[in-house]
Amino acid sequence: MTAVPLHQRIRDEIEGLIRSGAWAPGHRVPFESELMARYGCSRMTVNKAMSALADAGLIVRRRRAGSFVARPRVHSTVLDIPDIQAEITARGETYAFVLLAAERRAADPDDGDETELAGEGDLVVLRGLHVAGGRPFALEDRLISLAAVPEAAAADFAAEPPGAWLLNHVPWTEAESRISAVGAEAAVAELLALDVGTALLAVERRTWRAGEPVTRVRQLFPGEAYDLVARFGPAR
Amino acid sequence: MTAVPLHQRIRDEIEGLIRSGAWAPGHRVPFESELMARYGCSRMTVNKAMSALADAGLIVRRRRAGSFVARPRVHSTVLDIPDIQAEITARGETYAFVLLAAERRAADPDDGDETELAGEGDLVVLRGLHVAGGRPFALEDRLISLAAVPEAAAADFAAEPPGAWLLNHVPWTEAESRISAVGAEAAVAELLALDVGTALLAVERRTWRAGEPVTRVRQLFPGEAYDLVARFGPAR
DNA sequence: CTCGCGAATATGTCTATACATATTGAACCG
DNA sequence: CGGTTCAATATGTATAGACATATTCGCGAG
Repeated sequence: MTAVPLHQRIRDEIEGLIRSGAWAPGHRVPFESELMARYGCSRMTVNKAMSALADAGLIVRRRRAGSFVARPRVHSTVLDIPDIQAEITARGETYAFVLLAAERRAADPDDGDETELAGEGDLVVLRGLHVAGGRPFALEDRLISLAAVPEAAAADFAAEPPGAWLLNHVPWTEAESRISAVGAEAAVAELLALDVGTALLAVERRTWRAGEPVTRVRQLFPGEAYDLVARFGPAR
Repeated sequence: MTAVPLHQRIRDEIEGLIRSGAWAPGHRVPFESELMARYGCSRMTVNKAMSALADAGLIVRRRRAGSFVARPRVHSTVLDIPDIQAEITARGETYAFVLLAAERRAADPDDGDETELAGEGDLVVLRGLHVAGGRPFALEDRLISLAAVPEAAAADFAAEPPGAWLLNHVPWTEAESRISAVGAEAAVAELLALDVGTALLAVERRTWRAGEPVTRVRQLFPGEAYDLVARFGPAR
């Protein structure tokens, strides 16, 4: 009935343990010999599962040392929607994050989006400004689900911008991005030091871990000053 | 010296034949038994190479029938920069493409971008308007390299929009996209029936086949009317 | 204490073999 | 002639064994 090949069952079980966060980045995956014993199969079968996980970038394998859960790469390989701080410092400009507002509250029951994100818990609601070389670079509005990330209640987002903080604390996520263009409204224009109506690139990103919503962020970039770049091509 | 594992060499050679276009979509890849003979190795080794190609989506395998070069999927798996026509008809709106200008000419020698694209040949230069439900949806300026796609000289882009035509004639490409936001200039605003200065989403995409530039396109979408969506997540 | 060397070990590659399974094409029968 | 059955075939999965190679650990020499 099942007809799921063993090597794929092994692969799926390990993948589940990683994606759920049960095995955090850096955690040592059992040796092939241990998995052979656990599943009662030959090494080639285990090896096929582990090689597939390595190809998919979920684990890193090192001879003699063993296999380890990979840490999520900052750039999702494909679309450079990055850690803004890393991007700016890579250009050689100074970076600063100004936290404009931070609060903890329950989800607005009239906002289906917020209630879905919050689940059973509260939300952390943040607004901040990314500053590059002394000039406003992007305005960010973020919601974080405390049900998914309880540690966020105690984090100091003035010291470490929320994007970077999340990357370091919440391993491995699925993400969906929506990209559009909007004209700057008065309040936004003032914060970004632009004229009202200037074209802005609007990026809205939601991420999940193991199917559970983690965060939603809206970022506004001065359109002419910033390009998103996406590349597809021969991998490897 | 080489130290390239045999299964990977097999994989790379076949991948090269596919990406270069030598083996077009639908072409039958040699049977495992044939590849065993050609490379003088065991079936498991060939199988590893072929399974990897199948996982990567480059080939499709069918028992008893053999393995075949896959046809490129319209959506590049990751970033939905789509065939605009498919997108609009999927929404249930009528679609039309209005060809505003078409010419064949040599690359402007002062434009490094154009000369690189053109290579040794001429360019096809197109401007057209995508229309959804009777209203302007996107403005498209496109260059096609005749060196890479000589058939483009005879194509009727009024009958079939260039994006769709290229997808059907030029298999498997690498691509790079740049996304930004701009304000509508007067000429563009008129074509799209918008006010001057309205925020537009600007998508510039370049594609290559086997390292050779094929086309460059700039598309302008009314920002508020259109979202680009990118998804990353558990594959499969 | 440090450096270098060798042994232990986990993964990487490959072979030869076996049986399972989906699909096709052809033979066969109503 | 249409439909069913059946055997041939190519891939899918799995095994047990072998040797290669990178890396680490510990030991011993300086």
